[in-house]
Amino acid sequence: MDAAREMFVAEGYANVSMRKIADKIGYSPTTIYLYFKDKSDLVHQICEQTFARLAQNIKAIQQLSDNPLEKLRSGLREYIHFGLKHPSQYEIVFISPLPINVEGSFEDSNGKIAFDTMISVVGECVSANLLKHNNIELISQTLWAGIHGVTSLLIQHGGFPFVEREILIDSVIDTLISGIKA
Amino acid sequence: MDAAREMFVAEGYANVSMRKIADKIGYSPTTIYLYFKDKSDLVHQICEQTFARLAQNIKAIQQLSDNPLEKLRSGLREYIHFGLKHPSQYEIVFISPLPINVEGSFEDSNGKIAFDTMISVVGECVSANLLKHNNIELISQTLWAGIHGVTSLLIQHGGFPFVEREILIDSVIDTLISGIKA
DNA sequence: CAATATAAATTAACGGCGTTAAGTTATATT
DNA sequence: AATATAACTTAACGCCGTTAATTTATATTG
Repeated sequence: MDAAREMFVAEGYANVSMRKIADKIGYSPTTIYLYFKDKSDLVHQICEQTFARLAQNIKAIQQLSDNPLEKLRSGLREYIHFGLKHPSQYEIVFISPLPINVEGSFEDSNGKIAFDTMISVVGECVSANLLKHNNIELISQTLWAGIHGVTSLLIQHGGFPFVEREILIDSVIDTLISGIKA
Repeated sequence: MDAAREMFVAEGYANVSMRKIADKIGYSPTTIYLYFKDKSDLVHQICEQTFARLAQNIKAIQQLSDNPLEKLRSGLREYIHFGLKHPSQYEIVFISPLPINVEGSFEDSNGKIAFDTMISVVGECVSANLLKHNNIELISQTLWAGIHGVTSLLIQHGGFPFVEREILIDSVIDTLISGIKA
């Protein structure tokens, strides 16, 4: 998994074959199939490792504040930055066409848990009457769309003449929060 | 191109091979290479066709109103709905990892033109002093992130228990516009 | 220690893929 | 009818994910 993760990060999912991974670890390709059902399974397990950390990170960072809106903001920031720091895994879990994500794909994954963690604080904001309305699911998914958008755009379209990264990220977060605030 | 487009739409980019396309049109696989440099070129040209229409659609729809904010809103809506109506092409142009998008990938493509068309109206909003600030590029890219987020999420994660489609789309657009308004 | 059971890894192969080089068939031009 | 050009195909290369059958290494016994 370490070797595979390194290669995915360095060369992107599509350019890493089972044969190359086997080569790198000094085993024959078929050996990998003794430990992972198939390529999708291997990738899936790597991502689970990674996104378990995302959930932790978000939880930790949110506890640094007690203003619900500030918690929300820092959670959104962490999500985006985590995605940009682990572009291969983010791509696999959130961007790539489903063939990669096997059945039960996203539901009951650590990706989902990370998402749930991040948006749990939306409930707090609603309780504190800080938002325009109180449809927690709708607000959460709206926020998710926004932060997923900027994350995937920055990962996938590095060539695009984007405004400075951090400024764009802040702008998205500011716009979203200002858009849902009461 | 017609056959290939149909197959991409029906089975997704990854599951369509040059051999299958050749089969469908009753030619040998190599014949395709007489008309297209490679698979990426074929796909690229199909997408150019499609996104030329998106630019037209946005322009047409925006002309139905003369309130700049309403123009903006209808352009955003059209972008999202177009993406959902042509998920394969949207995926190829905006979602898929770069290997598919050859060099010069997104810049100087009809995808870029569609984007430019959609956000040209941001300038009008700024001129009319309708927005919080006047950094046109920043606002445009922020909006793009938002609408790309919801579009790609809905395309890629059909299984996710999303709130009703149109409601989520409206929520994203409302949040974005309300977030940038003065 | 030798015999055997089990675990770990490999070899060989299948069918698929994108793509290229060389050759063939069909159509147009003289 | 002869030739030039366009359209298309055959055969192959080197990849890919994956499986079945087999071998090698390690542990467990008597």
